[in-house]
Amino acid sequence: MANPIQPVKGTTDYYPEEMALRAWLYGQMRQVSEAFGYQEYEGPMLERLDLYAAKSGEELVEKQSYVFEDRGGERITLRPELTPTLARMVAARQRQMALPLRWWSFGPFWRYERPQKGRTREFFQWNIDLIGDDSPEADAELAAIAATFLKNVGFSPNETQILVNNRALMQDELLNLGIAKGDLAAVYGLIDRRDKMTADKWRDYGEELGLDAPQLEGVTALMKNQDLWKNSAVLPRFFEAVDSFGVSDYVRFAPNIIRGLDYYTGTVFEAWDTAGDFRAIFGGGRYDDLVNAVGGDPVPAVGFAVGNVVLSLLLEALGHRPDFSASPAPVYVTVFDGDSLLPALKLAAELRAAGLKVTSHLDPNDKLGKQFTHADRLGAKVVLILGPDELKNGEVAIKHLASGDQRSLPRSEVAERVSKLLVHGESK
RNA sequence: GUGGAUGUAGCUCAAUUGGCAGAGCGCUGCACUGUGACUGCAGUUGUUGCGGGUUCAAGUCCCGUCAUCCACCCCA
Repeated sequence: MANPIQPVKGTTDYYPEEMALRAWLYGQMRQVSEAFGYQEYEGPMLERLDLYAAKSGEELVEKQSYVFEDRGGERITLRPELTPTLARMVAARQRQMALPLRWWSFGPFWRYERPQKGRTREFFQWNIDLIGDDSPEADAELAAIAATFLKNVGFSPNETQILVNNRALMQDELLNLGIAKGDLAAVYGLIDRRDKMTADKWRDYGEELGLDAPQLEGVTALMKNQDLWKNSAVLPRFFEAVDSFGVSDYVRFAPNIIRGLDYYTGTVFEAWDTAGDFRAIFGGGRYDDLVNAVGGDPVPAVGFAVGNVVLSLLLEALGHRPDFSASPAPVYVTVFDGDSLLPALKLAAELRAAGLKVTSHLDPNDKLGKQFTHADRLGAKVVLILGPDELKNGEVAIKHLASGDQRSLPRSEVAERVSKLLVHGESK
């Protein structure tokens, strides 16, 4: 091919097979969301840069957002995440809506960063949030939704785990170690990076942040303390509720989970593949200050976001990707010659009217063999032939590809016979 | 933004110290002019990412560039 125009870096072309996976994921997300009583919504893809300036975190806003000036001079960004949009939408109508709100969404997002495994510049996210309830049970409901989703798409508790921590808990524990309140964000970063560097390097990094040896020991001890959640005001209730939701095998405490975004205030969680071969599948948590930050009255909220990229890679890697090779239409109507083209189109129309999915071959110059090859490659189950003999007798030849079984039936019986073949396969 | 690797047929890849660009799959045709999937036979597939340099000779060495992948940063 001569100089094809390159796609934009980091974008994904969804050919039908990939589109089928994305659509399937969307369907799974819808199913779980609706099972828990959540309503679908959508915000604009374009937002003012100011919306993110307050709370999203410097890196995300300054370096990873697509920003441009529109013709009116407004600084516009392609949305890098949905939560601030959600907060804005809630703030705009919070007096007229009955809290709590249970909302979900699935749509495209953009972040300007170097593409790599599990990270693209354009991607899709499922966002689901519970707004207006500050209880640990609300946190647990979101964890239960996440766990149910993992289960429904085929991941076992051995393959994926939802790791939970609480920022308020960690803040208290860190303050007890004598760490200054102003250093908390940096220490969160330190905790977040423990898995990414060697023990020595991590220690050096901690010293650079100004922690002394006892404090580093203390932080290390916190991160190993699997019983730390008992010190939390909310996590014991959270885990009790998770147990009642029936998903405790997917959810466990992890004191090293802290999350990067600035707006999280309480319980935070991430889902990981237990083998550790991929990035986090999703992340979320409680953000009780955000609606207030974008101009509304304070409303507590909790939610999480799932990207389609890591999820798709992990489904593939663990063999849970469904087979989407099924035919676009299970019935294929061949065309014998120029004279039978219009009757063949009419036959296909009759079958569609009877509720079948039917592909018509349109070129009467193609040999039957070629048409069969094409039908087979598309994954058609049944091929129909309307040749001179059939036309003369008012019949249609019906061939079931898997068995090779073929017979001719009166035209009036074709729809019923084909329907039966599609349901029962080879049975007569 | 930083660092590393890789670009050869539609796809997956091979090509010895620089020495005739290949294989499998696919695709086309025939056996089988009213029938796919299976089998056999025959055929087909190239700006070696792009541009320059070294050399008698470059897929191979050197420089530049573009693209992709991987890691860091950050994060879904």
